[in-house]
Amino acid sequence: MSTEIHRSGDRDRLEALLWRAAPVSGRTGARPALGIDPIVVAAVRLADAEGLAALSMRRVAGELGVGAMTLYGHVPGRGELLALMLDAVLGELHPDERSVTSGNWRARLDAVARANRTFLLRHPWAAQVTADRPPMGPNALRKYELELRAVDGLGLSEPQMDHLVTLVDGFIRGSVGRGQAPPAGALAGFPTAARVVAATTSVREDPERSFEFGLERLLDGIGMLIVNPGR
Amino acid sequence: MSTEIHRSGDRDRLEALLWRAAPVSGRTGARPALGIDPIVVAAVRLADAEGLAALSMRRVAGELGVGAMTLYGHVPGRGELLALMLDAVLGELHPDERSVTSGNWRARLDAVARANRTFLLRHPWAAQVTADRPPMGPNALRKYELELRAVDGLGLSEPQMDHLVTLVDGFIRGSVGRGQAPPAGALAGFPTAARVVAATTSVREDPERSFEFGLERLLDGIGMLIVNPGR
DNA sequence: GCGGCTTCCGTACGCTGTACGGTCGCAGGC
DNA sequence: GCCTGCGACCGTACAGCGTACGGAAGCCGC
Repeated sequence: MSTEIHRSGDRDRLEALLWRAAPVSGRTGARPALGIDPIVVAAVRLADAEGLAALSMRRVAGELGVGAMTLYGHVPGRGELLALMLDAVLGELHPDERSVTSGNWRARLDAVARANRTFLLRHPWAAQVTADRPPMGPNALRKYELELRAVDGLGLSEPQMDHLVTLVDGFIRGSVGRGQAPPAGALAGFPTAARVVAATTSVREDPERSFEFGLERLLDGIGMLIVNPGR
Repeated sequence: MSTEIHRSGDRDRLEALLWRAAPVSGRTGARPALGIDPIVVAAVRLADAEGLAALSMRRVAGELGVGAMTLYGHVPGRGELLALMLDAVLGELHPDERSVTSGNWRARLDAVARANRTFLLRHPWAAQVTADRPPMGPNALRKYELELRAVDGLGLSEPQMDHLVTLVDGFIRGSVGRGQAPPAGALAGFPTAARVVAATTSVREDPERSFEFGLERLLDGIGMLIVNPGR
């Protein structure tokens, strides 16, 4: 089901599709009744609603009222479609550029973190696709650019800026979808865990609170760097 | 390929398998030539070597010199096998309990973070399995217990302790497998990204350095909490 | 009108997880 | 020692997957 990119020519084709490069355009033959964008939109809708496991080429084609193999005339394969879907939804991030470039650094990074979190909560499949490290498209690059601007002008070196953006993104990816309650019966022999579980289940430990806690700690630590950038 | 747990009875069966509960044991009939442990060991070896996508029931059975359907006499299905594999490899973590319970808090959390990182680098598939939130087995619970002890006795509340462990684990999960170089050609219109890419490609931005940077910031931020636990 | 290119897609192949039911070997009762 | 029955093993089969291949059909330039 993963279906990575294998053939090297498909990589170039994916790059061209990501940037919506116009085809060679020796205009002749039947003109297409379908384009990349409707395919990607339908696929994103399906993945949002039912998850990546339900996203089969046949299902996507069915949603479009088209034969399964028709998709392969527009997209090299499933792996490339996933990469296109990822870049498409990444375009939703930071719709207002000023929210991540105005205010002090802490407000900016706070906005970056929250935007990425709601993004991953809306499109949980995006995390799985990112894990395959698809090539960056225009929207991924735009996101990288904007998040770098959020940490620009603070007296940090360029590698520090990159690390900081990577750090915040990584924290978000790690923070979504965490925490399952252990079976309260089997806590014998785990005294500290038993104590913590007993104390937290009464307080309704929710991932939201855990995220807020982690973000606070992270921004505090980043603040110590910004005050003294000498590593 | 994901193959989650569907039937509710399988959940109970998985729980029993995780804790290696002895079967009902009305001893009669042929005694098994195969057990859960060899299956899990073979599956882990296969996943380590070729990734989760190559882990099919038929492949695992083949490695054991056994028919494919034989596995279903020991394990309810693929999803449950993944959960068993995860708990099995989690047993590798913190082999020396003192490494995460001795020294000052920073050394302890440093040890926790590095152990989890090398663990995820050795078993990249574990991150994917964790994303499905399988039930915690004995080794997952042991890991939770030990990591809680690393932040015990610091004057923190129990929810704070839980959040801290979740934060470090999440940071690790987010930090492994990050960073792909953008196609250097298409950086027009992204001045900050262009500047950073130009500065970092010459320094060979490696994920190792990014991890060290993030861990330092994270521990700094946690230190501020420990100095003043009043939230 | 026609030749050729392009798009659409039916069929097919090898793979997947797993439901079903048959076969067989071992253990307990007599 | 034999019979009975249970449990382990697993061959077959089915639905569904990604996608290679090649035919059918539509549209363009001439």
